[in-house]
Amino acid sequence: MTCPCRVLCLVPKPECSKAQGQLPRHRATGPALAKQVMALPLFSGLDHDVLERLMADSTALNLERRSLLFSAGAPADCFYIVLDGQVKLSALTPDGRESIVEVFTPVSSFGEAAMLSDSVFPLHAEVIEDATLIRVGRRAFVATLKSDPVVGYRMLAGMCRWHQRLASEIHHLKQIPPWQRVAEFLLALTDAHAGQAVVSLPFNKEILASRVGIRRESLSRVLARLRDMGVSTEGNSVRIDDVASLRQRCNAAQ
Amino acid sequence: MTCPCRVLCLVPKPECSKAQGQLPRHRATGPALAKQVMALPLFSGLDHDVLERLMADSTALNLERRSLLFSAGAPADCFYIVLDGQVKLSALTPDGRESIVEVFTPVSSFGEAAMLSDSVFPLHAEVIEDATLIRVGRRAFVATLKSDPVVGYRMLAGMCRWHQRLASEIHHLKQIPPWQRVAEFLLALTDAHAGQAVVSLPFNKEILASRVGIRRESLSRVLARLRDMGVSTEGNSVRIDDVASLRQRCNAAQ
DNA sequence: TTTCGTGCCTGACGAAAGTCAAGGGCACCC
DNA sequence: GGGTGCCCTTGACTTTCGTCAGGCACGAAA
Repeated sequence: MTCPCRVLCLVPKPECSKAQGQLPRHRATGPALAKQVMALPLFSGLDHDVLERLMADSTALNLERRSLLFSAGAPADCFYIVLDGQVKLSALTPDGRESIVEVFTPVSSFGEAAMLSDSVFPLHAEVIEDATLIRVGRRAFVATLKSDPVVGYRMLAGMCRWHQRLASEIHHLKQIPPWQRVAEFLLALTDAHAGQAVVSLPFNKEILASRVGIRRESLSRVLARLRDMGVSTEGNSVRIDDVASLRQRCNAAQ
Repeated sequence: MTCPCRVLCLVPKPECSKAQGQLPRHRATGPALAKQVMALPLFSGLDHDVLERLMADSTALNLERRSLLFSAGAPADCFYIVLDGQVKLSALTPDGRESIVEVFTPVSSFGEAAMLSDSVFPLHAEVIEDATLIRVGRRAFVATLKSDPVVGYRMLAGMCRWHQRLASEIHHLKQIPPWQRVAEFLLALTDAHAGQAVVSLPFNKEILASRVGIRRESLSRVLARLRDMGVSTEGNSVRIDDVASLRQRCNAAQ
C-alpha cells in the first residue's frame, strides 16, 4: 500500500489522485503536506527542492494498529515520518516488560539516528493508531546530504534543537515531581495563558503515564489530585479551569 | 590565558611550548590531543585536516573551579571541548534551586547545539574542577561546515548517536529504579565482565547523585544497600566484589 | 589551638509512588 | 441477555524517596 508517485509532488498528477485514494488518512496533500514536513526539526530551514531531492526514493505507507515497523536489530536503511496516527518506540527490559521510549505523533520523524550512524535500529517500532507514514529511503537522502554543503549544516542545527529538547526532558525527569510533569504536559497542550482551557489528550492514559514516567494507577491518582486545582478529566478531554493559576502552582511548587 | 598557537598543531612551534607551559593540565598535546578530539561524537570519522579547518579560530582556556563559562541567555558564538577537569551545565528551577543537567568530563563537547541553532545558551556552564578547555569559535567552524558536504554528514551521524544516548538515558530515568541506576553507573566505569573490579568515581557524590537523579542522602542509602551486594565504597574509590553477579542482579531485578 | 567550611553518613518522619487486587463502565460479539 | 476484553479507577498495603536534623572526619584559615 505505497504511493507510487513522488511523496511531495506539489501538484499531484492525474495518475496520482487515484493513488492518493488509497491513502484516506492523508489529511494534507501537496503543498500543505510539504509544509508540515518542512516544519520537522530535521528539515527546518531547507528549501523545498532540496527536500524533494532528499526524499527522492521515499514512499508513503498506510499501516494498521499493531503493525510492527521494525524490531531492534533490524537493518536501518530508511527512517520514517509520521503524517497521521501514532507510532511507539519501545525497548524490552531484561525482565521482559515493555518500556515505551517515545511516542511519535504527526508530524514527527524517527529512525534517522539509526539510519545515519548504526545502520541498525536499536528499538522496536510499532503502530499504535492506524498511521500514515513516509518511509524515507537511505540512498537519495545520503546522496543529497553529501552533495550539498548547506543541507548538512541546516539539518545539524535542527538536530541540535532536538537535542536540547531531550536534555530538557532529562532535567524534568530528575527535578520535577510527577504531578507537576503531568500538569505541565496538560498545559503544553493549550495555547491559552489565562482563563479556562479544554484540551484533548493525544493518547490514552496508559501511554500518557509512560510518557511522564509513572504507572497508570499513579496517573489516575495524580489526575484525582489535580481536580482540586481545577483540572477535570472526562475520557480524553481535559478541562483546565484556570490556566494561569495552574501554571503558577507548577512554578511556585516545591 | 589562551594558547596563541593553533590548538591542534601537531608539532608545537617553539613559541608554543612556552604557551603550553601555561597550560599545565594539557595532558595530551599534538597528535595525542588531536586523537582525543577526533574521538568526540561530533567529530567521529572526520579527517584531521578537516578538523583543523573547523577549529581554525579556536583557543585553549585554562579555568579554575567555579569559573562561570557562560550564563543562560548569553550569545552563543562558540562551543567548548573539555580536555581536562569538569564542567557542569545547570538550570535554575523556578524556586531557585539548581538543577544539574549534565556534567562534562574529558573528552567531551558541549554548546554546539546553542551555537548552531539558537545562538543563545539555554543553560549555565560552570567549571567544577580546574579545567582545560578548547573554545571553538563559530566563524571558521560554520564556514568549513558549509564548504564541505561530507563534514555535515559525518557530524550529523555523530549527533544522532548522541541523540540515542540521551534517549536511552530518558528511558533509564523512567524505567529503572534509582539503586539500579547507581549500580549501572558503577558497572559502566569498569571494563571487567566478571570477578572483582575497583573503580574510582569521576566526581563527588553530590554530583553523582544529581547525575542519577536522586538526592545525596538517597545516594548514601543506596550505596549502603549495595554493600550487601558486595559493593564497598571508600572515598571516591569503589570496589565491586563480583561484577558478573551485580550485573545479573541489575538485569534480573524486579 | 580553635574555628569554620566541606563532604559524607545516618536516623526519624512524612509524602508519594509502586504493587496487588478488585471492580465499574463501555464497546463489541456471539 | 450474557460473555468478553479493554480502559480506567479505587483501595489497601509496601517500599522508597525526599526532607529535616544531627553528627563525624578532614583540611584550611584565623
